[in-house]
Order: sequence, then structure tokens, then C-alpha cells
Amino acid sequence: MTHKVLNSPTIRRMPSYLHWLLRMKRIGKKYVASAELAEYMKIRWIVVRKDIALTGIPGQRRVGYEINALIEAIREYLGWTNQLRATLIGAGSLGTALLGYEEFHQFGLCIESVFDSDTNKIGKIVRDREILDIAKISTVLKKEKPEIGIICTSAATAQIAADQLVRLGIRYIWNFANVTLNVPPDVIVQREVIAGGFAMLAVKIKNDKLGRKSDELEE
Amino acid sequence: MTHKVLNSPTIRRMPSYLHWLLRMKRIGKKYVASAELAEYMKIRWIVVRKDIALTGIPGQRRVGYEINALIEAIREYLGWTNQLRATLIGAGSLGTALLGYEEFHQFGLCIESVFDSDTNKIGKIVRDREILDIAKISTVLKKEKPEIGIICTSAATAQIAADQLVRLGIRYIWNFANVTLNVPPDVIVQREVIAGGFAMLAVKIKNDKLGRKSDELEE
DNA sequence: TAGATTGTTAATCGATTAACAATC
DNA sequence: TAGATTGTTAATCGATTAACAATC
Repeated sequence: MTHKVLNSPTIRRMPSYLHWLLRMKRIGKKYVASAELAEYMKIRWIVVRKDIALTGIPGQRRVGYEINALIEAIREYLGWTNQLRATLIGAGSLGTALLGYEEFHQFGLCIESVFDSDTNKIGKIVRDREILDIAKISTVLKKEKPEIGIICTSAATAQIAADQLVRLGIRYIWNFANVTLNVPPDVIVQREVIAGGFAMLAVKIKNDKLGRKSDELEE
Repeated sequence: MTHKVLNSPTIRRMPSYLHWLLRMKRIGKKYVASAELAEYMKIRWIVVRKDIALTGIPGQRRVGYEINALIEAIREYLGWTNQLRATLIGAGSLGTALLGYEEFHQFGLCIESVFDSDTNKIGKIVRDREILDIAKISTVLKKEKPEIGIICTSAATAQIAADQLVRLGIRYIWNFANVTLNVPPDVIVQREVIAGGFAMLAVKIKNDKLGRKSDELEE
């Protein structure tokens, strides 16, 4: 057990850089300076430069980094050069939100199919995709098995969904359900914990309030 | 600019510990060992112990940690002892998903009101709450101003929403929109970047594929 | 007692920050 | 040239890991 937890902040920042770069490319810009990315991200420019250095592409002194080259380098770094195909389990509000996330397409993620167990939902269309019956998942996906399974079910049914995905031979799971999944050791799970973000905010708030209190004392 | 980015993994793990502890408490358990939490979280037990040590509560050798005490200590650590009141801007699928997140209540987050600008949505009920007209936000919130504003609008309108919140005097923002918000320096923003999680997964996949390739070579 | 579990201290690792060099 | 920007190296900081002590 006890997987090594890789939590590199650099990796998490990359999509935000990419977002800005794609925007700049769209308006016809050719070069970007690290200070500009830093300003956008509200982080120090040295952080940006260190991150970019990891992608291996050089900049031009006094000019900055070539946007096209940087976009490609980041895509390479993240393994986003080839399209990654995914299936979504759970067409609730969170699943629907993910389907509507347009940038995924540019990021190399293609959500090809959507499954749910709710008979009220099966057959309906969300974001231009028909919700399919989870009971039929193995027949539907047999021909063209996606690499990634995205779990947006309730916590109660997430493990069942994971078992189904694993049985189909899907080895990469992006888990938004609020549970730790039990999977074979060769299956890779990326878990999103929404409450983790709230914990971060709460601690910032706590520190802010303490800081203000001590400010008052100093006055 | 250039806020110090606090990204303590410990803070992000705390809600997951809490989740397990609350579950154990519900089934009547009194003590928990660090190895048990580690097993649940799929991390090393030493990490759990170090995290718990930060909360300041001692365990009992050979027994573990008292669940009630640990729950309180974690709540204290995260500043979740008092209820934090919030308003939600944007009743799309992501906003709806957040409203349905039941654990928030236990975590001290109370989403009191929901606003949207879409006339098709205003007046409708989502998750037992009426969607209010964003144009009326200042009158509605005047009496009882929440501390936190949660932004779940499109990227295009998130800045407008943030400006409105700031004008109302709300200084803590939880931003799910895919933009960097410009706010006065005394306003604290916690931004969630969904694509960041996908970047993590993609890098894990990339490494996994490389590893398998090298396995093949070794054979 | 032996074994299970927490507690403590030191070592390691990785990310951030600082300082200064290089050069277009 | 002077200034803007990247490049490089070292220092610092914080999180993880390891090793062993303490004790119920």
C-alpha cells in the first residue's frame, strides 16, 4: 500500500500557464515574459521561470519565451500531446459540470461517453451527449475502451463504479466522489477532495483574523 | 502582488481524516490508530502521525488517539469551530453540485443564499434553496452579510461577481471559475483549478506508461 | 514480558527564494 | 550603452522519511 504521493505544485500550475498562453496565442502574440505569467497567476516570477525551466525550453533574453514553443513544451511535459479518451460515470450536477468544461478538449481530454444508473436520466441528453445505462457499460465500451474513467457518482456507489471500470481493464481513474477507492495496485487513481480547498480557505481566513487581531493590538 | 502561496498538504489532508473520524464516531468507536487512518488514506502512517502532532493533541500509546478529541482538534486547527456563512454566485451545474455537498455542513460551511443572473433560473428551487436575482444581491445581503462568497459563474462573468462581492465588503472568496480574479490586497481568494487535478493524473499516466515500457525492455 | 503504538530527533528530499551572471 | 530579461548557482525553508526511544 502507501503509494508515494506526488504533489508537485509545478504540475498543478502548468494548466494555468497553458490557459494564458493559449489566450495570448489567440490574440496573435508571439512571445511572453515570465513576469507577465507571474502577474496573471499572482505568483513570483522566479517560480514561473523555474517551472518553465523544467519543461526544457529556453527563452530569449530581453524578449521572453516563444509562445508556441512553450505551449508545446508544457503539453509534452504533462503528457497532453496525444488525446486521452475517457468515460464518465455519474451524470449528476458535478458530472454535468465536467462535461461542460470546454478547456478539457484543448488539454487533450476527450470524454466520449456518459453512464448513469438512474432510469430517469438514462436516454436523456446532457451537453449534447446521451446518458447511457451503466448496466450496458461493458458492451458499449468493448470495442473502443477508453483509458480513463471519471467517477462522479455518490460516495455510496463510487466503489461499485470503480470495480466496473477495473473489470473492463481501465487502469486510470479520476475520482470526484468523496471516498477512497480500493483498486488493484496497478490502477492509478487521482482523487479530488473539494473539502481540501475549503480547508485551505478556512486556514487562510483563520490566519487573516488572527493577523487583524494582532494589528489591533499593535495600534 | 505575489502573494505567498500556502499549499500545505497537511491542511488538505485534514478534511479526509475528519471524514473518517466522523464515520468511526458514528459507529461508536472511541479510539483510532494512525495506521488505520493511513490505511484509509493510502498514505504512510508516519505522515498521519506528523499531521496529528500538528494539531497538538496527544495519543495514548498502544491505544491510539481519542476520536472525539481528535475531531475537535482538527476542527480547531482548520478554524471550523464556528460556522462560516457563505453566499453562492452562479447556480449552474457546478454550483448545484456544491449545494449538494452534505459534508460542508459538518465542516462548518453554511451556504445561505444562491444568486444567478439567468432569468430562466431566478425563482427556481435548487436543493431546497430559491435562486435569487443577482441584481438584488446588495439588498438581500445587507442585513446579514456572509463572510464568504463562492463563485461558480462562467469565467467570463466571474470578475463581475467578484467585484460585487468586494463592494459588499465580503473579503473571502472561493473561486471555482477558470480565471484569476483581480481583487484588493486585503481580499483573500482560494482558487480551485480543476485542470490541475487532471494535470496530476496525466503526469501519473505518462510515468506509468514510461515505466511499463522500461519494464518491457528489462525482460 | 512482549508487542503495539505513540513520541522525538535527525536525515533527506524537493520546492521556494535570493543573489548575481549573462546577453540581446 | 543601459536596461530588460533569462540563466545559473547557492541558500533557505518546509515536508517527508528514517531510526529509535518511550510506555501502556
